[in-house]
Amino acid sequence: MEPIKVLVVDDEPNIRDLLSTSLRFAGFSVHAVGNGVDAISAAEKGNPDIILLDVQLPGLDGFSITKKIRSMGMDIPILFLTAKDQTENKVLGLTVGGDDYMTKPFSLDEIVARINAILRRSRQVETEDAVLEVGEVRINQDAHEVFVNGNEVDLSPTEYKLLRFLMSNANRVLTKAQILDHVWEYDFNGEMGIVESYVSYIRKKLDPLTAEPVIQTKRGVGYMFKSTK
Amino acid sequence: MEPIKVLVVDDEPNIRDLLSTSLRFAGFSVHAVGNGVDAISAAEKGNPDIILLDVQLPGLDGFSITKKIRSMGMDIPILFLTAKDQTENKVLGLTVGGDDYMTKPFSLDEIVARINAILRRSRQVETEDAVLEVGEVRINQDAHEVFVNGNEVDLSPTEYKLLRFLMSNANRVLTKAQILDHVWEYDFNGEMGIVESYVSYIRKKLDPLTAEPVIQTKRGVGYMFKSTK
DNA sequence: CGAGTTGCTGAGAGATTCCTGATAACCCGT
DNA sequence: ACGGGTTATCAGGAATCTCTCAGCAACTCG
Repeated sequence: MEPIKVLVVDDEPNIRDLLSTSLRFAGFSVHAVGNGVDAISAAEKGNPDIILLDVQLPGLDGFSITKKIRSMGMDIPILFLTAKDQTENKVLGLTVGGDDYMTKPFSLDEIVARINAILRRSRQVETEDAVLEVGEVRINQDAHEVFVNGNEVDLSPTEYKLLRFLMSNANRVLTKAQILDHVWEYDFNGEMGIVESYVSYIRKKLDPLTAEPVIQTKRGVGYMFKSTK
Repeated sequence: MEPIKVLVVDDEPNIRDLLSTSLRFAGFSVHAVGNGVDAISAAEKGNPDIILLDVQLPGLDGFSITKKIRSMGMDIPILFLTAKDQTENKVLGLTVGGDDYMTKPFSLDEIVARINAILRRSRQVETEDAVLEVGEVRINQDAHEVFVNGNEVDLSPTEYKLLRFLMSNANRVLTKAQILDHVWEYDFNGEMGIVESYVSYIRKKLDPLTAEPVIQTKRGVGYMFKSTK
């Protein structure tokens, strides 16, 4: 099975490295470039399955790059990255087909989830299943729905992202630092106590519906989502 | 099952790419050309199921292309594209048989809907069903009628398009950007708040007739049409 | 056992997101 | 030109979410 190829286009080296590292770790084959010209030639030669494209680039901007790539007859889905301020509206009109966009700063886990969602829809390549089921808990990633033994549970966006991250790493201990780095936005500079808070929120909502607690505390280390089987 | 073949004829590269990408994503096999001569030879050789034809073309115009194609004995339905300010009478003389026309700028979802409607009438190929039914809501796409548990509901054109888009992506969360880019005309440059407004309009009309709300808000993500089954 | 450390959770301030009524501009057919 | 329906914007307020903090509980280890 061929790995899924992702082309990352961003002029900030920090973001580029951040994305490259996490996406490789998530199992993708990554090629990262820093400007529009390289992006176009990389798209042409590398034939990626999806492109992560920063809209605000010096020189050739995201809009021109998109036009150019489309005009080459390549139907590669694009996940646009944009700052949350007013420039957000510039993205409007770009998401055709299965495209989508995300605002900076993003969370790394969310990036992976969105990539998989896009690939699932355009289904050019086989990717992860939309349903993530571990033990008594089931997540439908297309609908953002969470079920515990058949009962739907309503989670806030952050609660949902945290649960998804824990479940996709089930039976593996995750440190609070790891959780913070993957679930929260990369510029978050708060305390790790927030992870404790959100684990508490999730437990309060899920545990009344399960036979045994789903999230285990590994004291001094971190947390682990435990599958009972 | 063979994909349905669409021939796109437009001299503006942007529109050509926009249509190509969207229609391919919608499952069509697309061939795009930029002038009348290429259009005729492509129609002859490619044997498309339907042609999207811009009326205002430099050189050989839409009228001549249509005459030529018809004179070759090809009974291909044509969806004409025309600027809104252009006298629509010109086009009216062209639409024979199952033909139809749309004004630019159009919405991407509407283009797909029109193509399916034309193919449905010409019956040359099997296409989507005219009736779209999800949960308690049923849409007759040929008549543009909406029924909720048997009661007809009167929707404005935009309300109808939005509902159709949500329903054809039932049980999948759609971001406001995706909704705006598919339902509104491609040159719309307003705010995303308009999606909220129209969701509100639809809810006010549909919810009194349903057992539970049909459109769910996924806070921080977007909207989803929920089927109760 | 006792002290220190680590984790849990309720309360609450502040921020964000969403809903909806009001309104103006627009289009279209009469 | 008029009137009705439609589209798009805006602002106030409601609902929800985020994050922090503080006190308490639970655990560890000397």
